[in-house]
Amino acid sequence: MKPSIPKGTRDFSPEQVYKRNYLFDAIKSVFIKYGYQPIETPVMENLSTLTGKYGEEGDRLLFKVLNNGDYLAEADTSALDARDSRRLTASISKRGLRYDLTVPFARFVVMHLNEIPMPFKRYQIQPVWRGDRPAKGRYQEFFQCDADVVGSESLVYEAELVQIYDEVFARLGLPVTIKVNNRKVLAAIAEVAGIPDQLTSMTVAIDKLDKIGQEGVRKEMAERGIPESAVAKIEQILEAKTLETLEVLLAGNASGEKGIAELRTLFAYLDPWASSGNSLEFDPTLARGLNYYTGCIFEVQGKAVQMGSLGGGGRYDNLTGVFGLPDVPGVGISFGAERIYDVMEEQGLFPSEASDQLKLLFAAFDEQTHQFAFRLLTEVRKAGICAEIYPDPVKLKKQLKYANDRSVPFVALIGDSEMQTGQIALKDMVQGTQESLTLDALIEKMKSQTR
RNA sequence: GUGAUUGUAGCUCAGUAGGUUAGAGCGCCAGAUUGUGGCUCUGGAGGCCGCCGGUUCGAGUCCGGUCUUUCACCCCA
Repeated sequence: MKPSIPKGTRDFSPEQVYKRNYLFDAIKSVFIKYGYQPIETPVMENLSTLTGKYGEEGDRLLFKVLNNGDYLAEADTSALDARDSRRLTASISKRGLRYDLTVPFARFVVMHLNEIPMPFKRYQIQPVWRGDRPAKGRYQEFFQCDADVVGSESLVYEAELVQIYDEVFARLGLPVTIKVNNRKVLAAIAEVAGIPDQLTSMTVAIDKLDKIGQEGVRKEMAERGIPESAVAKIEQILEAKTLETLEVLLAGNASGEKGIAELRTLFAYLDPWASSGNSLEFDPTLARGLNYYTGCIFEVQGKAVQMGSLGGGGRYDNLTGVFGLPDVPGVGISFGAERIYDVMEEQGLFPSEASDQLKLLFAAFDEQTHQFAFRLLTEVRKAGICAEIYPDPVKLKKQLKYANDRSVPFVALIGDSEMQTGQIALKDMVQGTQESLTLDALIEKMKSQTR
């Protein structure tokens, strides 16, 4: 049989894993620095935890896990006869793969309410699964990197989450623009335009501005049944470039005033904005599709890239309500790690540390020197140096070729004269030069090599 | 889920209007070079032409299905 892997999944080579770890570690260390604690949740959740949380589209994209054992014995036969897949699913599948990290987090908070401090700051870096059609940069299995705070309405968290974005992307050497808006402002716009019930349609349309342009948004809103007069009003308001302008346009609207006040507070926390290369921007056209956001919303856009958003997030009032715990507010952000990886790869932003750390390979000429070399290797490893020995004392050409393939920067050549004198022949694989030195000197030299 | 698109050696790709034994470059292996990798030269291995079926005397080539890839929509990270 010919081996294959499921659609939308990937194997990762050592080179890729080094780079992915570099990226995850950068994100993780900033999360930790800001006081966020790690949690992990199962790849499988009960289907009842997942269904209905992501809308109709989301339910369709959920991976369901078939029950163990004789699952047909429990099957809803009337649904089976009627070929009603949706109804049948409930009787043959009780578990599903997690679709994101936010819903499992909400479940976690409710289940462990008495064990966790409040406010609870958590980060989580784990894979999630979606049965979406794969495309470039979009997979059925991918990692999410989330940080959320629950149990506080303080805007200080919005401020620090923005700083986390800033610090991570600065560390990665990838200049970005962090866009900020507020869902209450969008709600106010819908109210002022006279279409409070069509807030979702409006935001979904506005969200596509980057992609389809102003004319496209106008058309989309019309198609979604928003009257022409309202569309005109919305466009006029979205022209606002500053909070001051917006304030005038939304004057007298309670929701608008609240939203603008929140944005003011956020920007006050972040003043002065002292970033090395990243921008912070108020953008009234930032909408974010997800419906559960209720306050500030964020989105990160690469400056030099035509790749959509590299991260997003926002505040939600009622994350845990569906699990029976009302009025727990939260705010969180997510890094689009797979996309960030692609951008960094394209721009060659991964440093050389994000690679194989093997520094030294021992190559011996015969059985006797091979054993001697192994003892030297043991000493070198004791000193904390990443090293290995070629498994057999075969011809040197073969051993050096292996060193080359592994990109080992140094090879220690161990023959009779080395064994007798204790002077080790050390070959620099980059320069092609060779020198003779004692074990201690060799260890010192290896320690000083950063690669 | 809708409409397209891709699949030939490990990789990137040729393959002419259906016609013997399917090619190239790179990579790989061996030797030139018994204690020296990369460069060079010489030789070699490696393909159910994605899979299943159909048309045909004959299919890598045409048709249908299926899986996969990529793209646009939908949605989203």
